[in-house]
Amino acid sequence: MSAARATAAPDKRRMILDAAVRVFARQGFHACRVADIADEAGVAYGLVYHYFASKDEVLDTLFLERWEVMLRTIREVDALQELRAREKLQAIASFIVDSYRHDPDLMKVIIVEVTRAANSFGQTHIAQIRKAYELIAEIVTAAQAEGVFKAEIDAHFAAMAFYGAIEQMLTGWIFELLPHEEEHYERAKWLVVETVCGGLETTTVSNTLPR
Amino acid sequence: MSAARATAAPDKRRMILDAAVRVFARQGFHACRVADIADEAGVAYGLVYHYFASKDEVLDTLFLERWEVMLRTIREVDALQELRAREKLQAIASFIVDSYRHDPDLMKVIIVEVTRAANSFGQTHIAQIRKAYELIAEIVTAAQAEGVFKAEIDAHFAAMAFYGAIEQMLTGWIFELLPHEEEHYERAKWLVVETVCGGLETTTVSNTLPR
Amino acid sequence: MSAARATAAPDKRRMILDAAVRVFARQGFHACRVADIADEAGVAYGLVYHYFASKDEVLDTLFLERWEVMLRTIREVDALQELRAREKLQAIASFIVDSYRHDPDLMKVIIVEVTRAANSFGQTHIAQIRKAYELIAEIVTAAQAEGVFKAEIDAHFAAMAFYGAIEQMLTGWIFELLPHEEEHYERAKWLVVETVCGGLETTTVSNTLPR
Amino acid sequence: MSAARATAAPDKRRMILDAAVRVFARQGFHACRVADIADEAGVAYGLVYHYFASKDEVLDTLFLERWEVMLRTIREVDALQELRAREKLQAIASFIVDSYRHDPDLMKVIIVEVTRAANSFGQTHIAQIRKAYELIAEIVTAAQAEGVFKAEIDAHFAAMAFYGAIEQMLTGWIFELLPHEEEHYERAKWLVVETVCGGLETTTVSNTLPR
DNA sequence: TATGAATGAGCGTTCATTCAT
DNA sequence: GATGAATGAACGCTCATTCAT
Repeated sequence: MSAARATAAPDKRRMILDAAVRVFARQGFHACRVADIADEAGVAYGLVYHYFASKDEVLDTLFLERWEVMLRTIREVDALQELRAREKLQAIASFIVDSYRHDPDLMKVIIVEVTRAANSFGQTHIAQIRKAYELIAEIVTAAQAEGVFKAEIDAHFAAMAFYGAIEQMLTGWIFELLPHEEEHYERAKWLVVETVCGGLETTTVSNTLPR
Repeated sequence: MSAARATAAPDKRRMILDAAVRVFARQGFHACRVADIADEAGVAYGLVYHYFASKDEVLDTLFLERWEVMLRTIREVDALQELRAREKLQAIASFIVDSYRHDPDLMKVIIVEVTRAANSFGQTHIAQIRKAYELIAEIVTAAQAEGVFKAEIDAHFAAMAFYGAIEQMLTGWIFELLPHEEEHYERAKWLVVETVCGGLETTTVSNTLPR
Repeated sequence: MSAARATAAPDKRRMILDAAVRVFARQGFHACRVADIADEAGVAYGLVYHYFASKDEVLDTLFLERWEVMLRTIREVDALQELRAREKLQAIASFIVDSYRHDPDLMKVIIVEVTRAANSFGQTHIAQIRKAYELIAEIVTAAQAEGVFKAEIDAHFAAMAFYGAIEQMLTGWIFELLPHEEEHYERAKWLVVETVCGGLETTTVSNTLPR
Repeated sequence: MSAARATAAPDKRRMILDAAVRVFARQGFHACRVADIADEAGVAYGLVYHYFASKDEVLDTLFLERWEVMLRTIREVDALQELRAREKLQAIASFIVDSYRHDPDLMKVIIVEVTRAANSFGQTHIAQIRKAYELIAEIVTAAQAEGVFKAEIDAHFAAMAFYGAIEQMLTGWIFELLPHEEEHYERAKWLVVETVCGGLETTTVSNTLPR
């Protein structure tokens, strides 16, 4: 997602996807026209339909591309056996916040148009979205089995609370409800984990505040 | 929201609003047509435009009506001086979860179509939405001043995390990702507060598990 | 189809259908735009879609309206027991030719866009079209049973030949391949029956030439 | 039309034309895309435009190729002085039916998409089409001059009736309204001539039923 | 000759909104 | 207040055609 965008070859398909991110973020999926995407990408109208079957498919592609990275990352983090539960959640929070920091438009689009769109796209990609929640829930379950997290808190609810806290943070930035200077991103990562894990853990094991 | 609906007179304006909730929840704001609302309400097409200037205004009205209740409730809770911070947050979480339990369609519409619509409606009502976050943040700030909540956690971020955790719970129900039998609602209220406050508090003061 | 078009009331639905006949006849179904129909009818674009679900449905309606009259007429003719087979076929040929004479555009549309359109509309209305052929075939079959028509000619093939001869006559007029002064219409009716029945009948029973 | 297709070299132009026949027959000229033709032919999209100036030209070519054969055949038949009128018409009917039997798709395309397309293609090729009718009419006229056919039947109308009867037979096969086992083709040829000529002739000179 | 990416005009359809009754 | 016919701008999608390679 991040690498090699400076290539000389003008991959028109990629250009369309990147343009779509900007346009969707700026105007919203419903409010923008396919012509806006084409214009933003600097390509002819019809080329969008050469590469994608529909406007929907453009958004689908963006979501699936990115969500795949998300799931892979969570799985990789979960596989690191040397990490404690809190550290795993820390890594996940960190990845999500950094994703936003790196490409706020893309994350805005995914959250606003897919993850939280209970009708339309949310329903379409519900299976993928669910996977992420379940991977997080598994981390919680494992920690509960080890006695590190309180057993009486349902893992699925805990996973939702954790993910919801992070996503709301991003939403705060998206809506300009929270300040987004560089320093806040790092604090936000710490805060979410400190807050949520603090409530989940059986013993108080606070992190040290960053910076 | 609940009062005075038992009147004999068929308040057509009310019927339209109630129908709109159902239609927006079922199909989504963008996907439904004004005709769908009229049909659902059992009134003539044009009557919608007699009472509301536009389709947007129908949603605006629903949001503002409900959000007003939300803000009033938070203010009332905050005014109860005998309550500790955790209890105040508990009361707010309880109110939001009960709102969903009482009228899931309405909450779905408000969350999915307004609160999270970063473009269009979200922008329009951003000021109202912000008020809720700020009222919650004030509770956190006060608790920090008293030394009950950790001072190093930014109150605004904490408020977002708290609200986000609750909203994600509702989203879980809306998406059918979480079970919604009666018992879960009470556990969810407790869980959110236990989790988030657990991380915010300086001393561990756990609630007793409900039921 | 013929009566009461001079009514004062401007039945917009009827106006659209009548306009569509003219436009379809002039430009062809595929080549014309919905806007052309609306313009020709002097109504707003959207009104076409108020009354009809699609451009297709406009043509469907025209065909079904007219074909219904056709089938009814054939049935009525067939029910007249005092008529001999030749006279029944004469009456049917007469009706079809008069239909063209009365509203050439409508018949052109039905023949060119439906009756002879093996793909698209022809397939859609094949059942209706088949009925007409079968009703004619029944007349032939009955005549064969009576010994008036040759038994060795398959009734269905005979019916097709009869109908085909008439339709080709209309096609000749449509394409401007045949002269269409008033007198020719009457001669054409006679000719088709004389020709086809002449070949079908066991005994030569020629009609007298009209005019 | 049939000759020299066994060449080893894959004449791409020919492949495109043959593929077009299949695609036009299956989907109809308007409903198919140029891409469908290229796919069916197994050649690259752009190659269609290398050999033909437009989609229209592909159909034009198919029609003209085939119609040329038709006209030549009719002329040849007409030139055979030893044949009587009925035998000439018999030969023509036979040729048309055999054409359908040999390549139903091609005949379907020519009849449905050109011969009967009163607007667009019909208009373009009207002159060619007219020639066929006139050649047939000449046979009738000659027979009338000899006193074999009734003089009071206009030759042009008779030609249309004759041709229409045959074409409707093909239409019956195309629409699956008539059975098309092998035996029916021969009977159909006989039937059309028996029927139409039977009505045209001054004396009853019936053929013997085939098979 | 052969390929298929690129172009963009065109059209069917939708639907919020208006308005006469 | 209440009705639903009437309006027309807007937009997604199609697809014939062009063109660089």
